[in-house]
Amino acid sequence: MKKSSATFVDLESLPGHHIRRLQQIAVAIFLQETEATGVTPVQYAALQTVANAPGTDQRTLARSIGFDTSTIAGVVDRLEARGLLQRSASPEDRRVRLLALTDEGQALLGAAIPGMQRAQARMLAPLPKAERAEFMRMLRVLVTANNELSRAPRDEG
Amino acid sequence: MKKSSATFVDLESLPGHHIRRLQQIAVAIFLQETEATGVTPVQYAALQTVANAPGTDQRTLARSIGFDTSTIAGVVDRLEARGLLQRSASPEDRRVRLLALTDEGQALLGAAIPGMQRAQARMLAPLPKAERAEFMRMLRVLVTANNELSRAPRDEG
DNA sequence: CGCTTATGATCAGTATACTTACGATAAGTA
DNA sequence: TACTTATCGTAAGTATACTGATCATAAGCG
Repeated sequence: MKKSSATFVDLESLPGHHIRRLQQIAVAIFLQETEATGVTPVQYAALQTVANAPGTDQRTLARSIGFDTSTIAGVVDRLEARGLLQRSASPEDRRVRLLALTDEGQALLGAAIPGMQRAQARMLAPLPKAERAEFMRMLRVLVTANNELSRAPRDEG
Repeated sequence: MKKSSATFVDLESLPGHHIRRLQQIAVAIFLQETEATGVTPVQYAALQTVANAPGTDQRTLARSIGFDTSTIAGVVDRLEARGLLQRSASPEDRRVRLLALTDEGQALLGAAIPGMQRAQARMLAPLPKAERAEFMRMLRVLVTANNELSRAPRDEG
């Protein structure tokens, strides 16, 4: 017999609950593996994206990674305060602030990558090797299909 | 040819990146579907858990859902301020605060459940029906295997 | 050129989540 | 009983994330 209350729901059955837990776990693993660099997952994503495409503005950076523009401001603030990243005014549009890594930021990014890679491996390690790609495929389906739902949806392509 | 920089990494290839995005999306869907009640995913989880087991203390609540005890304090504060939940002193252990829903909290929980259920369905909707259970199974494997990694690991069983 | 609209960035406010630290209380032990 | 250790809750500080508002600047248009 189940509990008789009309409002009984087992959280174990809810996708959202497990998604939240997995995100918590993913962050914890990332922080463990990159502890030496003192970089958070979001900060790493920002550094990596700017490194891949120097000179992007904050808006484009936000859209590329799925950040809210008001969130990215704080992230960039902290990275700038640590001397890892520089904001400079665009000569073409004075509203825009162009982003680039400092030498220090580039060095720290390089130092963070091995730990970041270990973290990614650990996140999926509990799955049998054959299932990991399948899980990633499903993740991609869910994220791209609902892409427009968060405030800063990723650019297509 | 790939980009030649030694620090080039495509975020698209990283599980952690997609997990973070999926969590953002799951929260957005939940808030859309339960907008009328003004309850967040975490607040819902707290209300539901207290409803399932009235009289639990905050520590047990935190462990049951995977919260940090310092996080749950704020959540309970807000629910108490809205009159949805009550803290009372335990007669057996004066350190402990026992939790129970108010009538209003019980009613609001009941009102939130349909939207919550719609939200759960929408999260997995982009996957073909046959794959949804498989995705949930993998999620469970990843979460339970790494359960101890977040600060407030869930109780077993 | 002036008006309207759109865009980039920031700020204020709210809500998770974490760490570390602390006060109160309880339990175990010499 | 006094001392030590453990536990429950809270508080301060940091870092995402969101909404909504505001400011500065651009762009389009009559």
